[in-house]
Amino acid sequence: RARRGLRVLQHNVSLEFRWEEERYTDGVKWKFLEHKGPVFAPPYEPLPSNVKFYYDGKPMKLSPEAEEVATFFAKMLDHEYTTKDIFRKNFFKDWRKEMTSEEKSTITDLKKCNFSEMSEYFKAQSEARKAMTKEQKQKIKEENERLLQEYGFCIMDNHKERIANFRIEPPGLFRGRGDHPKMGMLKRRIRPQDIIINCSKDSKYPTPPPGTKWKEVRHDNKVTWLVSWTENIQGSIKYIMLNPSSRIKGEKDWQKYETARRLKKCVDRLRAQYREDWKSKEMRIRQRAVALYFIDKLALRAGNEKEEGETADTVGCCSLRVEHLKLHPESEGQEFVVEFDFLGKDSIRYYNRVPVEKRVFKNLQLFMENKEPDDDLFDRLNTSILNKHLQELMDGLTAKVFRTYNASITLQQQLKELTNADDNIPAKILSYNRANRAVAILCNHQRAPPKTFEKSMQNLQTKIDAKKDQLSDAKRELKSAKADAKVRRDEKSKKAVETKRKAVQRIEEQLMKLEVQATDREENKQIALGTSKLNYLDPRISVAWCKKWGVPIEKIYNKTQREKFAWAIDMADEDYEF
DNA sequence: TACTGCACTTAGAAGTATGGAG
DNA sequence: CTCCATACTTCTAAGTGCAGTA
Repeated sequence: RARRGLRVLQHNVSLEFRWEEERYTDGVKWKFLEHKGPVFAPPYEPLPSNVKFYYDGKPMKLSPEAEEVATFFAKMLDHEYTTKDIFRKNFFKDWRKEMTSEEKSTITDLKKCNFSEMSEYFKAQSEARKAMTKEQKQKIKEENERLLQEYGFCIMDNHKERIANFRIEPPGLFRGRGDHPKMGMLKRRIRPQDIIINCSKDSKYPTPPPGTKWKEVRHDNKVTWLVSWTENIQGSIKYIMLNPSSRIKGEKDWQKYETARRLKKCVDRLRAQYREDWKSKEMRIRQRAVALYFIDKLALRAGNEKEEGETADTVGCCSLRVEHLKLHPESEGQEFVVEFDFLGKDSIRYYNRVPVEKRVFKNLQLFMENKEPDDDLFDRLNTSILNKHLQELMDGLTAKVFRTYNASITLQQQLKELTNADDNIPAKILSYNRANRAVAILCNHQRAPPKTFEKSMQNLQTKIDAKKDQLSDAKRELKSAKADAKVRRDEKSKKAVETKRKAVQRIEEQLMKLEVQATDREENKQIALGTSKLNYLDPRISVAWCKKWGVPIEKIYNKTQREKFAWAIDMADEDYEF
């Protein structure tokens, strides 16, 4: 069997009919799995002796262990993290654990530590890397490619599949998002004896580096991961899994959208049901119904409970607290306005003012009565209760399915509404991006405005102005050419008019393209389109739209995305309906 | 029923490659 | 050809949800 695996590796079997292959039942994910194991982070290279660390103004040679951790901090010196108290405190505490007893007794105050020589050294190194010759860069590229070819693929059943993350995360300082209580802690180096390998019994097992052993080799075909280890910050498990282009991820993705489409068929019934439930005599049912309304209408996340003090304080729907909502019986001419203001996943702020139905508003008043700001809004509800209820309403239904459903249906509707048949392709793509943007806004997918945003907008405006000047020049030239032709009435001047006319036309097109680009960019300033495109939008909607309007799929999906959505590109024709 | 561990999806930031303008 | 903004890729944190256990 192992030999057979190898043969597949060499021949790279055709993927043509993979979506039609039979599926396994009862949780079996594969029958054969062979891989080479992970690639470890490169070992620490001590600093050259001329690069010094100073404590209290005096140079100090650190032990390799302490020095390595110091370099992690030095590399982040320009980052805001290193100014934060919690980050500094956590870092210093963990750094001290790596010090020798002498170092520990000398280095007692982070403020007296001077990492600037180290920092300069790393900056110089990165400059040097940029300045390398083509040949040197090519060599590195080839080495990376070799590593990818050796470790970046596995055999799962009859296919050679790309692995998503075959490199083990290198050691460093933990960078939590938002106000994370553990930011700055030392993320320790992962060694072979920390690693669990998962592969099939009849495969050729990966070999640990010379002189080391794996923690365990197991053969669990009810899971999809190849390698796992336990991370030391939260104590959670990390995995090496397959690329999104793989059969196992693709099928799962497809299944996700099929579940969302089943929700489409019964969503009216469910909506009617939760509206009824707003009137229930039971508090738990009213809470469940209002929460579901938010999840449906506002595409909120479920909101699992989190361990206090272990992570940043963020919430989702079921974990909303009284302090996260303000009720306005009347505001800006609208009745029953709810103002949401809370931090969601990744500590991204959710701010929204929404008019709701009177019954919802009255219920919210009731839920908030006699509560402190930090009390739960839905005190009789959690995600497990909600999901159990959803499961009864539809097989496979959970809170997150609503996000998928509402995102995909919104894209489909917006595309219908925004696409103009007689637009040219750039304008059609703008419409697509606008539809995509509507979804990103619904799902609250934000990004930090690019650091160079203002400048790049200005640059674009300059270009537009220049193009306008160019256009008026061209028009003037056309006019005089016409006048000239009228007088002369010869072939040569007629031709000149045609040339000028073409020039005007070309410049007009260029100008329009630039203006479209400016609009698109401005509207996109703080909005991230990628997340919804990758995780929430049924790709078959986009494929069908491309086919219908003759837009090349490459304009919508880049290479990686086309690989991930190969199943959809294969499957959907132009009349596909979500 | 609550709790916890595990597996897997979703997320924005950071790092790197690329291609178009000058 | 070079430079720089943009596009793409990688990274890994932070969610969801389920199953097993007490």
